[in-house]
Amino acid sequence: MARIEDVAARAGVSTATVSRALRGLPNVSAATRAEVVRAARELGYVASRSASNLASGRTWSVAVLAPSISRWYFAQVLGALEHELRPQGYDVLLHSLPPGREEVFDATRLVRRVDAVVVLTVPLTGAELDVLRGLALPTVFVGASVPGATCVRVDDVAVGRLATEHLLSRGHRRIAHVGGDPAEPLNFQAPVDRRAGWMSALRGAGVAPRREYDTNGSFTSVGALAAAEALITLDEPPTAVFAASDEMAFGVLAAARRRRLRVPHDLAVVGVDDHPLAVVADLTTVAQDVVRQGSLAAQLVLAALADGPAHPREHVLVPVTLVRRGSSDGGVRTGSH
Amino acid sequence: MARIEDVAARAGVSTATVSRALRGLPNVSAATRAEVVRAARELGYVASRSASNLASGRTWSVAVLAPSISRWYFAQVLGALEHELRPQGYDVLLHSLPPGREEVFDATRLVRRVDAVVVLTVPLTGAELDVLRGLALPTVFVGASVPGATCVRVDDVAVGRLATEHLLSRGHRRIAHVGGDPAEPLNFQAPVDRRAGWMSALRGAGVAPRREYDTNGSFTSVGALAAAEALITLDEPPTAVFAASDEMAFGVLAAARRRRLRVPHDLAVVGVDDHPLAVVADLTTVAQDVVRQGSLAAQLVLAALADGPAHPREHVLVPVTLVRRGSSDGGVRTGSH
DNA sequence: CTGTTAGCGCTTTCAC
DNA sequence: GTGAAAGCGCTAACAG
Repeated sequence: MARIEDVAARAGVSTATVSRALRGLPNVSAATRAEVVRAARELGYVASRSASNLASGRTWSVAVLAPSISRWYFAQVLGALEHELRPQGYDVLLHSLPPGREEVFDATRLVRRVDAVVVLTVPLTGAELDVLRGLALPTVFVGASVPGATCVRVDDVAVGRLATEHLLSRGHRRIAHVGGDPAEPLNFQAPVDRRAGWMSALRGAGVAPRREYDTNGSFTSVGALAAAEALITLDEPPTAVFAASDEMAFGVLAAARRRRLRVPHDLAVVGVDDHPLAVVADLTTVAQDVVRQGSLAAQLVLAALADGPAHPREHVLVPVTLVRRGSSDGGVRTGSH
Repeated sequence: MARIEDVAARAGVSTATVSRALRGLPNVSAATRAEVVRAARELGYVASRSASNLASGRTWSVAVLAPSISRWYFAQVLGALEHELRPQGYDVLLHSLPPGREEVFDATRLVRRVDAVVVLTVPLTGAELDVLRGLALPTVFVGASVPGATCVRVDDVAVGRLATEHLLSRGHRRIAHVGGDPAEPLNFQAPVDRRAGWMSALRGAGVAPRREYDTNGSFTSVGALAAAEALITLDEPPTAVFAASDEMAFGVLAAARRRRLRVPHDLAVVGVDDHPLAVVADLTTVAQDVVRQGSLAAQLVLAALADGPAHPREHVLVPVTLVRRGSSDGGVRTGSH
């Protein structure tokens, strides 16, 4: 493997010049740079990451913490982050925290290992967060609101409200909620907020949220299917369901199908995300631009990296939009209005 | 940030001993080791990755190349890989190749950067593969068959055959296929093989595969929906569809729903994967144990890393199983047999 | 604009 | 069982 010294020898310059030339730093004449680039190419030279890390203190990598990447949302954000960071020369280090993990996440593992951290819907305890803060690495949270930190997220209360108000506007009054597990790890705010939005919209319309309409789908389609079956068999079943994710909404649709309920006539359904299958399932949903959130987070990371420690914290709210489809609106194919 | 020297000073030993003690190497007395560990903990010492990389040549990281992680399959394998590799001390470097990428993937970027590479369903050109081979890094391919390399995959011809034979056994003769884009990048073998399995099963049953039944769903639900709508409106529409992925099967189910076809009575559907939504959609599918493939790949990587360059190549075929559900079999809720 | 020279913080022979 | 010392391959002052 060629070393910088070999390139220097071949180009007839010093290693310092090679380093400058190859990294595009100023103070290198065009001719010299061309010569160095040629020599490097001829030798197939690639700088050793560890050596330059060690010498410069920059690792050119960013850690992404996520609770399981198997859910569509996380995979999507992760992809967007990577597509934004890699062209800028950063590697993405995946760090998924097993759900229901026993061990404490030890942020010190990241020290001198990455230049920045992106945390997706932080399933971290307060103590873990403190350690992370202690590292003084640029950190961006996606999908969570952490006081004093840079965050990219949607307003989840608004999400719940938007979905529910839409159902109210279609004349529904018996609107159920299928959400996340209330016993989730700390700081997992989205489900709580979406539920709050549901309640707030109902109350705003003078409808009292019923306890038996407030169910837990564990953020999985199977969980939501079970929750929906229970709802459907109530003495007074809901006429509409707000599911806090599209994946759960698919479970609700499946339950309706099994019970031979017509959607949206017998049961209207609204989800959250605009999952790729939502259009195919003709599911009304509150779309959150997931890729945009990932890209924004990446840009904030890059900005913080460029500005140094004095970089101001920001809190970016990405707008959401209601995408009306047949599951709540009637429509050419499924509708009955 | 504490350095090894600080720990050495505090423990009253040399840096060499600290290094040995902390890495669990032999030739350190129990007492010394305990003392070192204590000093390290007290100082919050974590070894600098770059420094130890530089000194030892090991990076303790593994690159995972994947074509977009937004598809369920990739996210799943990636998750499994990480869960297996991290406990062994390896970091996972994500390297997703944008679909339809223009640039050539330059494997030399991995040199001195990672200890091993895992390639998911290799969308690499021959030249790219050659460079990768030239790196002489332990490499494992998942979901692809690369001559002379270590591979973990399912027998995709068998997958197609299994699905199709199941439909034949249910009495179907007009069985369509919704697959991947034939113009996909090189080496993306799975769709080709699944299609071959479909044809082979048909021929084995004395049924001639019809050209108009062989369609392209681009491995997306929307693509499959369109393909299925075209199939349904044929003069002589199929009575069953084999979709080469569950995501595509969902598109087919949606098309059936839109056209008010009853599943499986008017149209039977079989997918591939056993996606979490498959059970909810009551979709018959050829299950491939994706997590298992990821874990196996990780174990092969670890074995190769342990054995050194002399490690033998292996080719592991993970078995698949048909999971019968209502979309092809009738059944309590959706059936009509 | 370019070269010289110290390190960056570890690991690893080789002695002891 | 432990220590001394020589690097690993690069970057970053500082001269010139």
